Amino acid sequence: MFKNIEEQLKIIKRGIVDIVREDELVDKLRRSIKSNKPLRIKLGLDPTAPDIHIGNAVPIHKLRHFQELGHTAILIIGDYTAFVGDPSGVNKTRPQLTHKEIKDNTKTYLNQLGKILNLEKTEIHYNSSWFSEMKFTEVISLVSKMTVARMLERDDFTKRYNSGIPISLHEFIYPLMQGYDSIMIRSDVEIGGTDQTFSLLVGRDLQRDKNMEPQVALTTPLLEGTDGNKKMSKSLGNYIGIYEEPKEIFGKVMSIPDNLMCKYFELATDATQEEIESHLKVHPRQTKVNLGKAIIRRYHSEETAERAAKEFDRIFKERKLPDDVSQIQISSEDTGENHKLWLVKLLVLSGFSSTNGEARRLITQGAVSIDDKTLTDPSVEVEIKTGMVLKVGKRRFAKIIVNSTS
RNA sequence: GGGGAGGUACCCGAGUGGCCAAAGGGGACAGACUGUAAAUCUGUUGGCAUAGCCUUCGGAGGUUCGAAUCCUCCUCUCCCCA
Repeated sequence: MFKNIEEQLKIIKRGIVDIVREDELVDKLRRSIKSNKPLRIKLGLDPTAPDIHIGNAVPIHKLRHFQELGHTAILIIGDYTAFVGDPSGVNKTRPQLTHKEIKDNTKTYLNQLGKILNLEKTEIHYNSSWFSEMKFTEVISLVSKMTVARMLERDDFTKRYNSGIPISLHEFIYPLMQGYDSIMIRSDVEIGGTDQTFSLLVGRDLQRDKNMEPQVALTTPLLEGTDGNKKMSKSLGNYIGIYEEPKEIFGKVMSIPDNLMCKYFELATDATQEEIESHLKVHPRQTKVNLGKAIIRRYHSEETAERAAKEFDRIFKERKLPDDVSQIQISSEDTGENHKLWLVKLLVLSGFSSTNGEARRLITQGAVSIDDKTLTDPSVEVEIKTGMVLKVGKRRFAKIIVNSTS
């Protein structure tokens, strides 16, 4: 039923950073094969942002690999830990979320997770189901398992502490909560990004303390965002969401620095090592095009990937209009009798600019054109006609529709 | 509990009575160029129908012709001592 150990290890070890400890994993796999019992593989996700992006999808894909190997994928939705806010890798306290935000995020998460995992075969737990029942004495007993010195050993805390950035007490509790999850679901393996290493190891300690066999900690690399140097994250705005429009994904991929292409291939596509190597041999622009397509293919279809690539060429190489220009309604009330509108006002009304000043700036900078004619005079009034195409910058287009009000 | 240092625009950070709508960097946006929403270079980056006016420097008051800068109180953070 299960593949042999070598084959399983080959798949498990692709694209990961570290296994603590590999001998324990081998042992667990051996026993699993012998007793024909799947391993319990844990991945915790805090619904802190409404979207899954290709960076935090890396460990999810790893979980999928285990699922494909016949093991039990276990998702912990950290609806309770999201309250606490994971301090890992951040340099300031995360804002605490409200119940509603967490609930909404959870919903979109599950939707999006279905793109990667087979949810029917996935065990899903909400950690609120145990934490909300917990007594204060139990909290104390959990907290007593950790020392301040060990917490402060962590690089992210040390940095924050040394540079005088506040660390709130509740942030210390986070790794313990994550570890407690491992006890509750009796995980054999836990997957996480390298920034999770500490928490994963705490899980081992806590399980051992409960006389359970400690979980194996499996860490995946962190993917840099589109800016090329910071970890991909929603809050930095350097992410590529798996649920984004294909053309949006494509554009964002095209904007990553060249030297990141290899890593993206490895972590964000299904390409094999040989395929990656051959991709890297062609012209860098073509490599990036292939990368963009490969990423889209993973979440959408082959066809949409092709279309997104073509569309990109049309807009940015040939400087033509995209095939579906979004429409913007302008009420005839705004245009008045003569059907004319101050250009600045038009930009604000159509949402391309939030203030008149910004609109004025865009116009003087030569960013604004109507039906391919660039307009640089901010005081100009333009006649508004249905069907005319307003372009702002290189990538923002809108077709104007005049709404007559009676 | 005692003492000290701080809170500046989207972020970091200079500024310690007028020359401050506030240096510098990052980010963002725009233009040129190109292999792309890469890289590089240049410009813009509080609001306002725009030589001018209005609102910003944790909050509330006060001193002054004039305050981000001085004073008082409040509030939050950091450091040292206990």
